[in-house]
Amino acid sequence: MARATINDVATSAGVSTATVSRLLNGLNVSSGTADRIWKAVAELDYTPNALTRGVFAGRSSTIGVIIRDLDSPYYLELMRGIEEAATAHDSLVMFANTFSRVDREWAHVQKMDEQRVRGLILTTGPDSDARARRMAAAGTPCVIVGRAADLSPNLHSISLDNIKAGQLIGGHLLACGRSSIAVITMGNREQGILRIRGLRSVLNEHDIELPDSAVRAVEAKEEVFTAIAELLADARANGSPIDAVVCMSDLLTRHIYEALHKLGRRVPDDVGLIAVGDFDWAETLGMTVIAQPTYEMGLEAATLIVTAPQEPVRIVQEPRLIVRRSCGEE
Amino acid sequence: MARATINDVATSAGVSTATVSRLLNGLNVSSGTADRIWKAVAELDYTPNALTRGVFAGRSSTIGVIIRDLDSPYYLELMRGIEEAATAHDSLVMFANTFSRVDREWAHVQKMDEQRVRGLILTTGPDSDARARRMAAAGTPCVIVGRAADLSPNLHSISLDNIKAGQLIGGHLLACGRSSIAVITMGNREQGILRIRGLRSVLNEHDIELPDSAVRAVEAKEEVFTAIAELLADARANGSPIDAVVCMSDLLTRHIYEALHKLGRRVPDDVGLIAVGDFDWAETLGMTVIAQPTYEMGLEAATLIVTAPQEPVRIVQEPRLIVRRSCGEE
DNA sequence: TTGAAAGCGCTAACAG
DNA sequence: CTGTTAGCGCTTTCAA
Repeated sequence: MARATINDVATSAGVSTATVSRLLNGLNVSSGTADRIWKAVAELDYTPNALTRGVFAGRSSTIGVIIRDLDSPYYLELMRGIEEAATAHDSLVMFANTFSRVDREWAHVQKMDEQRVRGLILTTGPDSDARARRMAAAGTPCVIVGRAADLSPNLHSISLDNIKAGQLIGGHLLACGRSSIAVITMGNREQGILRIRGLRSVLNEHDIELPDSAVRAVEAKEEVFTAIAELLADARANGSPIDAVVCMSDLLTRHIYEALHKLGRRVPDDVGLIAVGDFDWAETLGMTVIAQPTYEMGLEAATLIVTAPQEPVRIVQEPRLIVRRSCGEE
Repeated sequence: MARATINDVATSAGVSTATVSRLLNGLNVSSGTADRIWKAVAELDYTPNALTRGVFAGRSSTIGVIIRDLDSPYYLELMRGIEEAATAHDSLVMFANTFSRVDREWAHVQKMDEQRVRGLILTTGPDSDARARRMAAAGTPCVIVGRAADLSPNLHSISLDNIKAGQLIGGHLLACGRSSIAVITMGNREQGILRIRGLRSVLNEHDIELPDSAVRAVEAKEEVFTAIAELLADARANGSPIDAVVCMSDLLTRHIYEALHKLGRRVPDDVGLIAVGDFDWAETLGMTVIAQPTYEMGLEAATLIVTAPQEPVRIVQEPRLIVRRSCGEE
């Protein structure tokens, strides 16, 4: 049951380990010797030890990914993109999920560093930026996905143009004749803040205000129903009933949709609904959304790791409006 | 930029590498020496090399996962479970996605073996079973998830009781007064076949037949619409219009739902709909489903790797019927 | 409690 | 084209 080593293969083929190593790495070996070695490899079921190779190279060929919380299909697409690029470059992907716990975040970055990953992709909040920056400085390329982080050597970022996303939303809503808008966002993340800023800018151009009271930052999905109920009630009390709800986080979309239904508001007849983040059922349900090229982001992130450009790179992706039915006609 | 090694730490602290190694591994070291070593570790930003440790141990502490196609939220849950258990045991998770290409499957198993993973979890089809069995025989625990594979030493399986799932479906449909049933399944996978068998058994007990013509195996989502349209038309022509559609694969659920809507059939008024595989929107849409404990399966799979029982283990999970509205009242 | 030395499985000069 | 030799960074006897 003991695994065959390169030594066993060499002995069995009657050559030195160096020759075996050379053959395995595609260097020149006479065809006779090669045959004997391959035969030995097959007989002994020899599988080279990537760990040892990594020791020698100073790093492994694995790409590390740290996910904040594997709770959204967004990550499915991102990981597919990463995996695709990694496989193309003969890399594997190692991932860790923090379950949104910041303390785990740091530990996972550390672990990835110990594994001597070829590069690290982070979808986490800014808490572990410092650690990532150290890794980057020490020579491990890092890519921060989703936020436009402060760059430094070897530290790149790929993010959505969040301002633009907000503007797209504003433009569409206006075009659909909706101007009394409520916004639901998740926590106080940078992404949401920028999207709201973009939305406001468009609204303001048309002399429409988006008062702070019309924006709710919830901490959890469970708060959505109450938030929506209050938003609708307040606006009605003010004499300007809401005619569109904007969802700034894909985690919340379903809950907003559900809340609206429970509150007896028909979409889009009574109220429009638009969300950031496309998803499978959106098509079926006719939900208008702002899509971000998630798969491509994964692809680019992994490619950045592999190509390891000297200068830090900041990639900003264009959001795309997908008009379906949930805001009515333009 | 060159990374500090254990040697650098030892030199800096004025001790031997052996002492540093001992401290790092929790063995006894006098407190004075320990202080000096920790100081050196901090100063040099020393991060132990897990690769080298793995070489020594003969294997890494990483758990490998091979996913057939990262296309379903099913995997999100599974991976969360795996990750949770792995983290609890101080392991990382390495994953590879085959994008449903069988040729990649073999290559990925090979790669995982080269990485000397602590254990391997496979969600793939039976094509790479042989390779996994070899790995298992060589001492790497393997867990096949989703299929009740033939067991051998170190090769375990975790699967759903698919027959039972089919029976649950049959029971519920009957209870809702539906007996003219159409089934859509994905390809010719074992899971689907067993589920249909379970469904038939219940139906037969009540002298109801499920003719082969009422069962369609599609190869891709795109075929769903046509399949549904034909199924409905055929049954109507036969004078026994379909009153329930069963979806045996979570990948197809949305497309069946959509096809039914496009064909003008209201759920559940005109036709009932029940699917294997729970999902977020199912709750919102009132879709009755058979849920499988995916997160728990991930948890158990990873735990099996870590505990590495000598005897092969076969875990069979109980499916659970979640009644919502899509089949009407019981 | 500590250090010297050997070695894990592999690669990379350097001769031959 | 091939073997010898010296490591990669770490762990683990074995003595001291």
